[in-house]
Amino acid sequence: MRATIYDIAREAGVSIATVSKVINQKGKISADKRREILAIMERLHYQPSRIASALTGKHTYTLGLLIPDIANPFFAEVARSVEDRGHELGYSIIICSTDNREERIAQYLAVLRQKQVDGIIIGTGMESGELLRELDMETPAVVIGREVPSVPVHTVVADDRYGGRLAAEHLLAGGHRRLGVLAEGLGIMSSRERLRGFRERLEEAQVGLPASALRECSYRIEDGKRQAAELLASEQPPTALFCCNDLLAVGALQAAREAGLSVPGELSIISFDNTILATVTDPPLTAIAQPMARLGAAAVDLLMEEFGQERSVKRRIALRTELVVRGSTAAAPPARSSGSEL
Amino acid sequence: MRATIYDIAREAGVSIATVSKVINQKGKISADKRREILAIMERLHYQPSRIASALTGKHTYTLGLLIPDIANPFFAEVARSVEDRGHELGYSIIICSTDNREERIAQYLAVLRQKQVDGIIIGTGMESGELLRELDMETPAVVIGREVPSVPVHTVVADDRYGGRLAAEHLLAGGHRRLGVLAEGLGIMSSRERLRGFRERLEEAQVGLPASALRECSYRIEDGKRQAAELLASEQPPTALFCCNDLLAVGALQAAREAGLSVPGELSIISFDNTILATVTDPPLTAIAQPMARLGAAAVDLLMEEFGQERSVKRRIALRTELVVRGSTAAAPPARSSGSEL
DNA sequence: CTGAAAGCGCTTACAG
DNA sequence: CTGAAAGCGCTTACAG
Repeated sequence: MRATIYDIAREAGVSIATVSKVINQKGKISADKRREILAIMERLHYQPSRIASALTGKHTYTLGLLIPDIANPFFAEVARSVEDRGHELGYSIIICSTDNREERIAQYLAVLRQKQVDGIIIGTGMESGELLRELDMETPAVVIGREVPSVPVHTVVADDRYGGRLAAEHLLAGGHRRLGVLAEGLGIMSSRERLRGFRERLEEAQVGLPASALRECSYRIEDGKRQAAELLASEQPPTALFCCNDLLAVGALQAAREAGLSVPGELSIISFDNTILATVTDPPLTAIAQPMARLGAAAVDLLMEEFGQERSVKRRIALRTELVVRGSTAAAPPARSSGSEL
Repeated sequence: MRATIYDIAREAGVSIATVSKVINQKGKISADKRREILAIMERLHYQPSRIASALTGKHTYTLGLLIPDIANPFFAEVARSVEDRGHELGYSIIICSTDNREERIAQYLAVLRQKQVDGIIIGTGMESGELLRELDMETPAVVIGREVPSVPVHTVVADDRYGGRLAAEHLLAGGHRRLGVLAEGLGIMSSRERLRGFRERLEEAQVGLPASALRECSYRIEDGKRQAAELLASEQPPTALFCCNDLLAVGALQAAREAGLSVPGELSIISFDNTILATVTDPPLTAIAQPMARLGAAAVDLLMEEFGQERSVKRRIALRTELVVRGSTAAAPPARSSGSEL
């Protein structure tokens, strides 16, 4: 049996209240007694039960992390940063891979509620704002990597729009004028923002993006590959592709290879996310980097702030994205039909 | 305030014992009463507090997962399978990325103890058997993906030795006779086993593996690249490389590219693990696949078995590895100096 | 500076 | 079939 606070108290000849006070460094305890009690705790390998202390109104020191899939490198990296910041502050993380499926989300939410986690970080679907609103009433929540504008909730995102601009900027600077886009599901705000920033910058440069050059994809390599292949097979194929995540960019790379196009010689590809995948392809991917480490840490910090207050004003933090140039982009090939086009 | 068992009892005009019984489906409760109580629970959004029930001697329904790094694709995939099997059975997973550092391991172990997790899955360093033995006395543990032969503990591993054989087999079948190996730290049993199986098969074919052709690497792309480069620059460079994990294989691929060698035309590379990285390189990697999904699930199942028993006999489960042929291996190039050599 | 006592939300014998 | 009561291991006013 593990030692309890009673064992320590008995051993030290004091009350459990006194032991509790030294554990929590509360009240005034004579230095002697404290030292003695500490020594006994040490000797008995005593560790206070978080379970019991949680029941008496304290925190559980546990956070829930809802993401689509921990096996996805992007979320794995975010999870690591959530974990690290949490660990620093004494919190554990329960991972919940939802596959963006409503029923799994509901199940996990119920579990987290039963376990009375102190806070929840939501990086998953959850487009039903109502659920989220209810949730946030009961447990502090922060949404990460996406936005639910219909609900007032803490949010930390990458500056997707700016990232989209950066991507366009980079391609334009390389002289590219015929562009294609592989977008992630446009139902997701962050995808729309990336595209929006990209378009904005294009318009400023008076470069058009024909509707047919914009492909909406699922979050899968094969889909990116298929859509890119179609784009490349069109009669005025793009000289550069903006892919809204690394998986799609990998697919695009594969499509280019099969089409016999050299990257970046004949086709430039710029990605978004900058997970480990971007470093492993050949050529490695030029990408707009999301600050994954900072995303996770910021989400945890927001939760911590929230713990202090009764009712807080919700914050939205947008972290800067950044261009990382690698080998998958280069200057546009000498134009067959130069200049702008439709 | 959330509803408690008292609220339900009051509302239903019964005792909390009765409510508890319907929650846990214990004892006999008249169908009418049960229905009514269930309805009230529903109406009040009641969910029993796991905290309270854990304090009264039941399980916490939480498992700890110690791994080196959740951001590493291999462990992320394992974690996903642990999570899924756990979720099916009603357990949540707390992730603990240790970076294989003693102090982090100790910290996390203390946290898991305070939280009274029902079981711990250990996929991290922990070579100090003593710690592990103590741990297992208090909390059921299973070691995953590695072995600690000095301690009797449940273990689930991939059949590394057989995997090593498979790799050798595949290369030999391609006519390769000059081989090189990039091994992960040979301090780890599983690395040694992979190498051992590989060697065994080579010996059966009377093909030698000179000491200089065996490079011990850390778990990093750059290291794989550097070591591979050295190997390729030697005077009798290998025609095929066995890399003990995907990261090293990626490094080898990069080294080959820089050396101007075509893969698999002039150099074959076979990897081990078969994470998503293996599918993303160019060419994609032929690899010995670890059954990551089954590793995680098996570990959870072993824990569940353990929960039943008082003192169990420790089991060791070795899951089959499997050859997955992709584009990074091919027949050996026509030999300059054929046959076997030293 | 120290302790007695109530309470957190459950479960579990034990009576009836 | 149902309930009263003790107990799990803590924390927290409140007294002294």
